Amino acid sequence: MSNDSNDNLTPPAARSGALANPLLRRLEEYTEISSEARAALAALEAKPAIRIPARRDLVKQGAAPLNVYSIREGWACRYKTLPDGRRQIVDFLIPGDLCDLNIYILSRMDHSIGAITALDVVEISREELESLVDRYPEITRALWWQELVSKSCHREWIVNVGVRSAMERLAHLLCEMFLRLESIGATSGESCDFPLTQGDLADATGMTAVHVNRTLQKLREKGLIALSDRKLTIPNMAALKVVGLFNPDYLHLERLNRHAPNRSAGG
Amino acid sequence: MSNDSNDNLTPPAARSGALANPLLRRLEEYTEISSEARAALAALEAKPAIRIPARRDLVKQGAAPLNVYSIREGWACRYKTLPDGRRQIVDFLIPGDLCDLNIYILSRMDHSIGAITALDVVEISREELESLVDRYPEITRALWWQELVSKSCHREWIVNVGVRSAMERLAHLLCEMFLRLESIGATSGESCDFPLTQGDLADATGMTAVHVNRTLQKLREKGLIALSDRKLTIPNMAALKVVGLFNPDYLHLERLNRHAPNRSAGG
DNA sequence: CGTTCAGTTGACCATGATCAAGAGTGGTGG
DNA sequence: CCACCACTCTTGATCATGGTCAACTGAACG
Repeated sequence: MSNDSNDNLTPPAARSGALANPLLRRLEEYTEISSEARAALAALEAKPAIRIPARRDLVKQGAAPLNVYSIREGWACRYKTLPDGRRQIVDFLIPGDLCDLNIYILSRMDHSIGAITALDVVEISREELESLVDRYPEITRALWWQELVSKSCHREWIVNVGVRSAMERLAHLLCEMFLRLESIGATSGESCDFPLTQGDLADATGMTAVHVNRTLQKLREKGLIALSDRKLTIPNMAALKVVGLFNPDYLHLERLNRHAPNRSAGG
Repeated sequence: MSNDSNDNLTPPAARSGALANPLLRRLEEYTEISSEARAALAALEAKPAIRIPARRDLVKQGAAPLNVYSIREGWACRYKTLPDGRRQIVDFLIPGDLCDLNIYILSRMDHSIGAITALDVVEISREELESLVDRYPEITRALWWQELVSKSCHREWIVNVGVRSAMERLAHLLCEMFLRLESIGATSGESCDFPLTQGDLADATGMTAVHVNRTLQKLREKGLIALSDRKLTIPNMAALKVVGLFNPDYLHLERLNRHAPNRSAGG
């Protein structure tokens, strides 16, 4: 049954139905989850979501982490700021991402988490998480996996800002985000919602917004992307990967590829 | 363990004795380790070390990870290379560091680990590690901690190459390495062994070796560092921190500071 | 309606890259 | 022992990538 509604005010999750429980869905990429554990996770996600307005901080650098948040809908970013105001985004968070297991060990957050769009998040207390982890070793394993994959992404970001040129950086970031969105079913064909401003892209790639603007234009001229009105289209992913020197290994989606239903060809 | 001499070829560990079991020492920064667990870890480290020549790869990108290595002596680095040969170092590894828990989850290494100096490493098989983790939850907790701290370092490196200037980058990196060395007892006063070449520093900071050379000269002129013959001295750490916009929070050494004074039995 | 924010464009400039060459050192083999 | 090589550090000259500053547009919004 196809349940498309035509208004574009409905959140993607409600439209597709694929993201009903993005955290569970994500963890299942990594390991087999028993039905008991699945029920426990479903109970968590059944809690009423908290809505965070766009551009608001969800967690502030320096604060003591109290809760873990599961992002059910919307985009967020991890970022750090220098005393003089310079800002570096170190990661983007999309539905199914968890922030922040640091709660377990760190007394203070060493970075902030900010909402890009409005967010629906589920707050998970330390106790709830501990109870889950104690009872279901497969959940522990899946959380480990997610942490290590996210660490692998951090490494690739170091490479991105460290040695790649401006065009390579942007191409690489666009490839990464598109594949990550695809893995949670948040793309349709060659397109996806893309709420990042040029300023966000600048802070994530270590460039200025002006230069992001000019570089995006070059990518457009080459026919590699279409990006406007918060909508990204990548008509030729293979070509964009070449430009961005993009190798998807670091995303460790291999399990995903095994589990995910086949997509039709095209691109 | 009977290597004793006054020549300066003898590794620091043998000279000071402080690094007899760097892995155990490191994990004890994070959590209380029971005497049984301590004995098990000591047994691991009692295994004969494997010596890796300087500038040799310990683990190669693309390979299936089979073992975890505990670095007992020497410096190594994690790095990634692009197809055209550009190289980015994403982390340095010093005694007490473990590489690589990726063994648990990742089918292929997404980066290489290379020896900077000659290394003494202890190879830990998957089975040995699993047995440790199964029997001693405090070891699991300590490994978690170490992973999350190392992830936090990755984030700071993204900031470093993303928004800091050349001088800030180098100052920051020197601060980080000095504090990490200090935390394992590998400094003496304001000085420490520092085996990185200017080329290594370039690959770690996203600069060229030429520019590293010129920037180091400026740091020397300002009296902030002395660096020659693989020996680093930081006569005024506070000033160097200011130049590098260095805030040590991300290293999460707070437990170290808390435990260090009242460390009783052992030591 | 005025304000704010995102995107765009132009002119100019600085940081750091590139290219090239030489000096000092240590290791190796004839 | 010396000749040779490889590697690291250093310096100079030149140049390009991308930053800075500034102004303008259009859309969203209270």
